[in-house]
Amino acid sequence: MASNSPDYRFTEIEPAWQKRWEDEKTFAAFKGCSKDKYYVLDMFPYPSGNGLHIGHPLGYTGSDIVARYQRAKGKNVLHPIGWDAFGLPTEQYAIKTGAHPRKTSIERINYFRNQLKSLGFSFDYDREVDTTDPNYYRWTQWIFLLLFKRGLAYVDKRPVWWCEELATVLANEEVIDGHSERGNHPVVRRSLRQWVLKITAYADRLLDDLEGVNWPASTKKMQQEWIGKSKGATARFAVEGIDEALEIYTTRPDTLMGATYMVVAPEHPLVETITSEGQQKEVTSYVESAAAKSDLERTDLAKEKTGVFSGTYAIHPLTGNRVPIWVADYVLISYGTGAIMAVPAHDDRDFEFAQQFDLPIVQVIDGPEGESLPYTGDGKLMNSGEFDGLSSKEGIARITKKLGQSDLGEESVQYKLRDWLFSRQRYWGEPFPIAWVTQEDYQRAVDSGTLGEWIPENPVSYTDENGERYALPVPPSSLPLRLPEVESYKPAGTGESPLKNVSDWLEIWYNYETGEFVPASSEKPSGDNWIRATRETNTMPQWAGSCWYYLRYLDPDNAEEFVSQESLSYWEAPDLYIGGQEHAVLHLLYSRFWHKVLYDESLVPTKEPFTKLFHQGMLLGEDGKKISKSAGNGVDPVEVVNEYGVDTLRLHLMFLGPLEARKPWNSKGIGGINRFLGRVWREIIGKDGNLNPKICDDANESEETLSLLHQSIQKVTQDLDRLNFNTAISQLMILVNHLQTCETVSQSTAKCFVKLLAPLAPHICEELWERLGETPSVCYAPWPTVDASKLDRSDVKIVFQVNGKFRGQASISKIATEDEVLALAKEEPRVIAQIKGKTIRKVIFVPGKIINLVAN
RNA sequence: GCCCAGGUGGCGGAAUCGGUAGACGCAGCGGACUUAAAAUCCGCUGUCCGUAAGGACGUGCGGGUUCAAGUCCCGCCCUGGGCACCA
Repeated sequence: MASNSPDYRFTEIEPAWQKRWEDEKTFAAFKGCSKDKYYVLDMFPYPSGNGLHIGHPLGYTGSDIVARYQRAKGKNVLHPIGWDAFGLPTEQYAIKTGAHPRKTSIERINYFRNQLKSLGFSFDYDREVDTTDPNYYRWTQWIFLLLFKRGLAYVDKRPVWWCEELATVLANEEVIDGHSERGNHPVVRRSLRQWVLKITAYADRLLDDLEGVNWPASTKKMQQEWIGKSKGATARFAVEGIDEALEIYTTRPDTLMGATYMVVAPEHPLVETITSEGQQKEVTSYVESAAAKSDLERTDLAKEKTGVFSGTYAIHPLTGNRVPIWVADYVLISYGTGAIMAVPAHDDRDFEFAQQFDLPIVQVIDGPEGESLPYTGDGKLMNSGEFDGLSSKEGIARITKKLGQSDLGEESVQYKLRDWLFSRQRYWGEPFPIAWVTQEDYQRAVDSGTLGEWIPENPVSYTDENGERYALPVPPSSLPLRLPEVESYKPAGTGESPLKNVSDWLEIWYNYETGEFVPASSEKPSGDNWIRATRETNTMPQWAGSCWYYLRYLDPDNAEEFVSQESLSYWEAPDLYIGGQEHAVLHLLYSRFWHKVLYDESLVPTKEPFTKLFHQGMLLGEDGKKISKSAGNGVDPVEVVNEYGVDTLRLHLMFLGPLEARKPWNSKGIGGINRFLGRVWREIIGKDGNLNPKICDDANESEETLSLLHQSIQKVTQDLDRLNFNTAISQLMILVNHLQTCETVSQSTAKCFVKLLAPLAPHICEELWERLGETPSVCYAPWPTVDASKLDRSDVKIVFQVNGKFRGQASISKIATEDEVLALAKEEPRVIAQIKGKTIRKVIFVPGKIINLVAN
């Protein structure tokens, strides 16, 4: 007991119970336990300097209620928390102040942890993970090496999104409308050497396996669209005057006969070749101006299409007609083949372009009556010679086949998904466990056999001003490869990270067998395994650590393996994952990709990491607008706790509306929740601080009370299963409102009520549970079960309707027949008034619910 | 432009299978207790007509199906989210 106060003093109760939970390790998941498991996971936070905002307790309360509910249902619950602590804000702070980001991270983590503890979440703090801890990122690096050896990591010099403000490149997914997702800074295209992960190799599996997961439909859809699989055909058009064919991709081979011109992207490798002498000047200046345009100008602002004629013609593969080839930036180099056949009659973009440049438009699909061109739907083929009259579907098959017969094309599948740009030019991220060496040294290291299976089939290499360099994996046993100390956290200014300036770490004598290294400036150590090497200056993006953290929780202290197979076979994957929808594509897609690689290595037992996913909705400010510093509409959870207590905050957050809904904060309603808890308290604790005298052992409860109690057990159980916390709370309010009107309440009813409320408002319930004479913690008290015999009352309420409108009601035995109910209805004055002078044409009787008299 | 989710009192929201629309809470009004206030408790509270009993209307708008529609169907409007030259 935290106090023997007669009043509800949350300021005493809450810290006391939090301390007891901590001392007794109430929420530690059991090891080697035979009980069924339940793993409920939150998206782990980035420990920012500002501490918790009100959005954190929203989702975390939802998962905490589930965790506590599942414990009461007898499950061995794993409910962990950790820190996604690599990240730009910490690094920007380091640049500004010179404070080491690891030191800053640890301070911020301590601050966050204390705040979370003061909110009473039932996390197992013994299993914390911290992505910046070398004992953690060693395994992030190790998983990278798995990808590397499987040929899923490669280096490429490619045009990438460069953000000047952040001094780093960003992945496609991190760029929104030409601006960085974080900080909203402008980005530009730059060609830089980058690490790339071959996520496209998993495109089909990432798509197909979505079918088996229990996720919000909209999130599945977003991933499907991001992967963007389409089926169609490639076709090769001969080009007049040159040997090479121009290959295009189309999803509508049925419209092939309507192709009246071709378009290649300005970056297409054949642009120079196909440009005629006369068009040289025009094409060159167009290509240059296209390159100078930002992507914003090329897409969003491109209301008017632009392009130039190359001066050359392609030959239509079926008709032999001459088809002009244009260069235009509405065709993207990065998708399909970077070239298209243009069918203006049946494609909006081609239609617009054709009109603008006065190119011919030939209709080849007969659309429904009244459809004008461009018509992009299906229909019967026309103006298509031998294919006339076919449906689009048949046309696609027949024309693709025809192309295949003369080897001019074939079926093809394309994806919008691109490979994942995996390197950043920053300090505060995992170093790549890679040594760049000469071809000769690479071969020597490979031939030595010391790296065993960790060598990819095809070496990863690139060429720079110093010649060709080969990527040698560091020996996995030598991990972690730690971040070196640096003098300045500022980027090198060359598009490279601050690591570029740490020459003693960067340029080294390197032992390929042990991973040991010494600065290249010092003498080469003796022994055959020492070679000259250069470190990778890029670091991994923040997503890396969050790709697999849910696995490390199962076995966080394991120094031998990333997680033991024993732990995996017991805990498998999270049963429930709660987090914001802003990660619908990024984190969730990357994580699924890594999980599948681990699955292919037989290192995890499931194909998918997150079988059930739930998004908590965004909490808006009281003004109904997004919470932001500039709007000044934020809510400080700590202030709320000081004024009303944790239990009130929890209930209030859950009572605002459905967890998944976007909804405004309401500072007025919180008083009502606080009053509810006060009523609960007074129902059980009397004015003298002892048990309320109305609670007695042998209280003979009315049928009404017992029925309501069991209805409430049923309703709350169902609602917690479905995460409908708002209606669970309202049912408990109904119950306590009723108990208040009873002269006596039995011990068992009071205890049952406390158990039902405990997952939602744990501190007050622990206190009441103990004062009701129960030990130990209410967290492990078995969840109440419904007694069906108490559920139904013998009488039910029947509603009378005349012509579908409510005209009164009566209580009657639930087994009453239609005739009995009808007789009763006909006695009701309101019914009599309505059927007066009319004939009853029909009677609809729904037993236990309504009787409806149709009269006119 | 396309796709998805949503629109219910003064406010947040409830209505699980088509069966009393507005549970529960906030705010508001009236009352009890109190010297007074706070706290607590009780009652009222969708709109309109009516002293009342009761009646009419009512879930974004317009149609439809049904004995019965917030719920199902068709067509619009608005809000939020996603995608956006992906051929």
